[in-house]
Amino acid sequence: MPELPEVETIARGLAKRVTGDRVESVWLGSKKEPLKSSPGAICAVLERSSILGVRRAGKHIVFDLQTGDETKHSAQWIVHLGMTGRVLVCDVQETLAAHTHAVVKLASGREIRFVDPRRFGRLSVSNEGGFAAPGAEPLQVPLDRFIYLFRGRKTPIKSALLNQRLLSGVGNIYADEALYRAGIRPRRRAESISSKELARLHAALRKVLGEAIKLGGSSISDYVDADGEEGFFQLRHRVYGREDEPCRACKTRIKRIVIAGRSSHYCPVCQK
DNA sequence: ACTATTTCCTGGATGC
DNA sequence: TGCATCCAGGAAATAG
Repeated sequence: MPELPEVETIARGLAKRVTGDRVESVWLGSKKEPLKSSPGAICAVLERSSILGVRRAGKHIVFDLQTGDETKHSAQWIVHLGMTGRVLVCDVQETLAAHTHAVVKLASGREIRFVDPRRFGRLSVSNEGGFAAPGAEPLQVPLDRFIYLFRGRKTPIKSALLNQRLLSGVGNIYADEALYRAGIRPRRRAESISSKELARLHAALRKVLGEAIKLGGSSISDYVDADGEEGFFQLRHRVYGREDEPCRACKTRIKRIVIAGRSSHYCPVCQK
C-alpha cells in the first residue's frame, strides 16, 4: 500500500529514468475506473510532450511536462497508485503484465506502464494552474499549522491523520507508527489532544516518514519501487501488522482495533 | 461544515 | 482438492 515514503521512492526512481525523455504515443485500456480525466484529455496532454521531471505530491506521482505543440505549455500527468498500482519503465519487448491499464511509449524506445489489479489507482492530467495535493505536506507543515489542523475536530486522531484534505500522504501504516512513537492512542478525539502531545506527534510523523524514505519505504504484500527493489521499513514497524506480538518497549501485547473501517494497531501501555 | 458509513476492486488467505 | 467467504484499504460518494 503505497503511502508517502513509497510514493517518494517511486517518484525519485522514475525521475532518474525518464526525465528528459519524450512521449511518442499513448495506449489506454478499456477499463474506465483508472481514468479520472477523459481518455481524450490524457492523450492530448501526453502525446509528444517532454518530461521535465517527476516528483511526489501527497500520495500522487506528478510528471511535469512541456506540451509538444507550438504553445509549449506546462502540464502534468498525475498518477495515484491506490492500493495496488505500479508504474513500471519497461523495454517494449517485455511481456505486458495482467491488469495493464496504460502504456506510454517514449522516444528512447522504452515504455512507462501503469499496472493496477484492484483498480483503485487513478490517472489524470492537468494543464491549468498546475496540480497541488489538497492537504498540507507532513514533512513541510510548520508546528503551529499542524496543531491548527486538528482544532475542534471530534473525529479520532487516527481518522484525522488519514484525511488527505488535512495532511497529504499519510496512510494506515505511518499513522499507526507515528501515533505509537508519540504515545497517543488512535481512538482519542483529535480536539482532545494537547498542544504538547501534538508537538510530539508532529515530530514523530516527520521522523517516521523520513526514516522510511531512507529505507526505501515499507514492502507489505507486493510493493516494489521503480527499479523493482523492495523497501525495508517494514522491519522497523513497531505496531503496524504486529497484533498480539510484544511491544518493543514494554512487552505488552499490541492490540488491533477497527477505526472507520481501518485496522489500527497500538500498545495499550505506551499509548495514552 | 462535519462526521460516519458505504462503495468500488481482486488476489490471497481462511474455513469447511 | 475445491468452493465459498472474508479481508486488505485510499478516496469518492452518500447519508445523517
